Amino acid sequence: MSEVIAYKLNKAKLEKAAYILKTVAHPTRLAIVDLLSLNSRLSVNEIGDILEVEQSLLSHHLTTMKLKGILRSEKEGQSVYYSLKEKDIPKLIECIENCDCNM
Amino acid sequence: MSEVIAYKLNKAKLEKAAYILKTVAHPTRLAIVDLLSLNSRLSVNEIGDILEVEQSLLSHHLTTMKLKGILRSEKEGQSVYYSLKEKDIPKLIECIENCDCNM
DNA sequence: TGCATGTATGAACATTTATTCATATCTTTG
DNA sequence: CAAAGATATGAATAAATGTTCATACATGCA
Repeated sequence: MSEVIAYKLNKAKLEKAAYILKTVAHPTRLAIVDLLSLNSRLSVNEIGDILEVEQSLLSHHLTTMKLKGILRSEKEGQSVYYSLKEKDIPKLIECIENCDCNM
Repeated sequence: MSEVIAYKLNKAKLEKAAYILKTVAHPTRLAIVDLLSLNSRLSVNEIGDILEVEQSLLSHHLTTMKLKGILRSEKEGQSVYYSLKEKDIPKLIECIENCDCNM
């Protein structure tokens, strides 16, 4: 009567995955990932110009992403350049592009 | 002086991607995806027993995921069976598993 | 040194999302 | 038809996230 039910991930792994996904699950932050997957590094200013996001808000997003291990940054003169630290993240976008959701 | 900066995704695509990611970026909901990627369908009860999530909360999660196009459901007797509608979603988990974030 | 530019920070506020609780609905069975 | 089991719903509340605003800090240059 009772069947065996398979499951793969443990709680810790699920929490880690959710943590990363949450960080990236935002249009602006996804755009940043997208941008940095095509341009190896960009300054805050450059990103802000392209995405048209207000300076402070952008800085908050970048700080969050860096804090969570998705980006790295290097200061150079008065600019700060950000780049992708976690190379697998752009794959997420790819994984999703052909999903057929109900928006 | 000025360089060309490449970007790939438009606003609509980014929003769609963020929308899907947000839906999945939760430990319980990821667990549901995981479970349903290994078991073609499961009843609410079965899922609840395995994940130890309270009935009503689980139902809310399932409803949300169905609404957003990630799951489908079919009623059979007194049970409701859920299964993955969007086959690409499990890949997300896979994409993320070897990410090295700062938790 | 003083001003302009680029970036970060922190607190306040706004919005969204998650959880709980009580209750409703549907189905099966005695 | 009444009771039990499975699931859904909706409102209330709680918690997490996003955004804004004012201001601070650092660097480079006149």
